[in-house]
Amino acid sequence: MQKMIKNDITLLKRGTEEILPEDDFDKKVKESEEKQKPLIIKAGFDPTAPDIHLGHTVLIRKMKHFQQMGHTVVFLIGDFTGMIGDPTGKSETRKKLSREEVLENAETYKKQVFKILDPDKTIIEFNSKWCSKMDFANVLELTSHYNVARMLERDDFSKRYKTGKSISIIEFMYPLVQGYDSVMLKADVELGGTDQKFNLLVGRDLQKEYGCSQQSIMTVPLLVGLDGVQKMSKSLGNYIGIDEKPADIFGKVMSISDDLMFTYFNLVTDVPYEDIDDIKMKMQDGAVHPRDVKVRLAKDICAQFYDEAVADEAEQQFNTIFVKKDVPDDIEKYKIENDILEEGKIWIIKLLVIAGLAKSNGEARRLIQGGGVYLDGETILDADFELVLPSSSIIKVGKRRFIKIVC
RNA sequence: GGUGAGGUUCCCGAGUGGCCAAAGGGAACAGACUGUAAAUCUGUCGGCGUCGCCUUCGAAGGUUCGAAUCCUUCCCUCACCA
Repeated sequence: MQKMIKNDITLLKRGTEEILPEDDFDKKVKESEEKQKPLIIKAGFDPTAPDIHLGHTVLIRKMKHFQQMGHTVVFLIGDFTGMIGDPTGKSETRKKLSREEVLENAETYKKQVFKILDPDKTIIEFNSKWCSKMDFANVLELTSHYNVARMLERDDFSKRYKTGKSISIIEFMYPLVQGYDSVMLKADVELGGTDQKFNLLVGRDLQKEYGCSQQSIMTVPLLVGLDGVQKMSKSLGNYIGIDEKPADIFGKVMSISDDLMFTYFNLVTDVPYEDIDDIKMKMQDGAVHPRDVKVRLAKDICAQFYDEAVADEAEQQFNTIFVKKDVPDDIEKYKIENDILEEGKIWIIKLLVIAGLAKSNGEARRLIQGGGVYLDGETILDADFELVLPSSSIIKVGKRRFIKIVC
C-alpha cells in the first residue's frame, strides 16, 4: 500500500503563475519526500460547466503532476454552492442546479477528467458533504473568522465598492465556503486559476483560524484561446474540447499562431524546457520549419487525450486534406431521401442546406458564389446546378467540410 | 423617490420622416497568398428557387401616402442626486 513519493520540483512549478508562499511550498514538498507522506492537493470545480476544454487542462495537468509524484489529489466539486445559485443575477454562470443535474455533471466531469487523471488515485469530493450539515450557528461562526475589510481587498469587490455597485452578502460567502472546504479537506496545497488567487488565500487564512496547518496556493495562468487574444472559453468558441475527435484537435492546434505555440508547449505539454529552448533557437535560425514544430505540438496534445497511434493517424489525415488536398477516408455520409428529389435531381442549394453545410439558402448561395463549394474536386459556380441521382459524389465546402452523398 | 441619457441587425456603433435590410469597425464565413500560422488583399455577412417580395431597429398602440427616425403608454439599462 505504500506509495513512493518522488518529487520533481521543476515539473511541479512548471507553467505556474504564482506560488504563495513559495518557501513554504518548497518545504512541504521536501518534507513529503523525506517522510514519504503524500500531500493533499485540492482543486475546486464549478458543477455548472462539465465541458472541459484545453484551457481547463492546464490546471488538471498540474493535478496530474502531483499525482504522478505520489500525492493525493482531491477533485472537489462545489455542488453545494451550485445548488444555491447566486441571487444577484450578475453572472449568468451561476444558475441554480438540482441534485440530479449536479450528479449528472459530475459524471460528465469524471468521464472527461479521467482522460488525464488516474481514476484510481483521484478522490472526488462534493462540498455538500459538510456544507449541508452546517446549521446557522456554524455559518455565523464561519463568518466570524473573516472580516469585511479584508474581503474588500479583492479586486472585483474593491472596484465595485468604490463605484458604489452592488455586492451581495452571498458573494462574500463564496470565498468563505471555498476556504472552509480547505479546512475540511486539510489541504496542503490548493490549485486554481489566477482569478482564484483571493479565494485560495482565504482558504489559507481560514485554516489558520480553525487551527489547521495552512495550505500553500498555486495559481496557473488562463490559457489563451485559438484566436490568440482572449482566454479560451466555450462561449467565445475559441476552444479545443478534450472530447473532440483527434482530427479536430490536431487541426485546431495547427491553426494557432506561431506566437501562441510556445505558450501551449509550456502550459499543456511536458516537453522539457531545454527542448523547447532548443526548438526556439533552431526555428530562429531557420533550421526548423515552424510548421513542423506545430505538428509536434499537435501530436503531443492529441496523444494526451488518445494515444500515439491515434495522433499519427490524425496527422496523416491532416496531411491528406491540407497538404495533398485530397479527400479523407472517413467522410460523413449523407443519405438523400427519395421524396425530396425532383425528377431524380436535387438542387445543389437545397442539398447544402438539408445536409447541414449551410444554414440557409442564402448562405448556400453565397458559398457557391464565393467559390467555396466543390463537387468531386470541381468548383461549382452555378447556383442553379442540379445534382443527378443516384450519385456517390463528394461535396466539399470550404477547406475542411466534406460530405459523401449516398443514394 | 427625483433628474438626465439611452435601448439599432452576432458584438461595438452611426443613422432623428422617404435615397435604410440600415454607414463604419470587430467577429465570422468563403476566395487569393501560405505552413489550415501571422500579416495582407478580395468578396459575403436577415429570410425567400433572389435583380422582386417578405420580416427586422426594446414592446404595444397611434400620426403620416410613407417611420429605426414623430406622438402615447409600458418594459429595461445606465449616469447623477436623495
